[in-house]
Amino acid sequence: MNYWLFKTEPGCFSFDDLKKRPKMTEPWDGVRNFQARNFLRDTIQIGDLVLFYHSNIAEPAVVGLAEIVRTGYPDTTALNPNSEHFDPKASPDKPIWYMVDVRYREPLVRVVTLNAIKNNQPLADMPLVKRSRLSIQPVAAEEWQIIVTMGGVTGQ
DNA sequence: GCCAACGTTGGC
DNA sequence: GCCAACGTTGGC
Repeated sequence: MNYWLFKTEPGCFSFDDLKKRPKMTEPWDGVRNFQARNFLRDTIQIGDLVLFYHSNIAEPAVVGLAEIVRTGYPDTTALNPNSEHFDPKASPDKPIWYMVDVRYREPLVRVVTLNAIKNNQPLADMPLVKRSRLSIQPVAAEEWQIIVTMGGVTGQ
């Protein structure tokens, strides 16, 4: 079982939006970065747990927990000319881009801000701190434990 | 809204 | 296959 951090701009898709889904499951689409794609296509497994992170706002933060309910499959938005994520190089034979399905789990009691993460020495090596642009990142088990504890939940 | 970091593209 | 130009992300 692995842990991940997924970034999203809340103006585009927020943790509350995930909560509102009827079946509480949602395709995580639109990722257009090869390193993140490789995680989606090859590594992420059903049951893996996700830190849901809000970026590009005044106070970026981890706000809740989600879980993986379907492993990587072709991202249909890349094949749809009407989608803002359309990629003319993608085809059903060579989809290029992949997505996974996620399900809402629980909100943090207290959000864990990027600032708080930066100020916590054991978290200093997280890609979030070192390579902030990667939108799908692995999280070490120790890092997961520290962050959910800071957030006031068990993460179980 | 600015700009640094960095990933991608394309000419050579 | 190098690398300059360009586009995007995301913190501030």
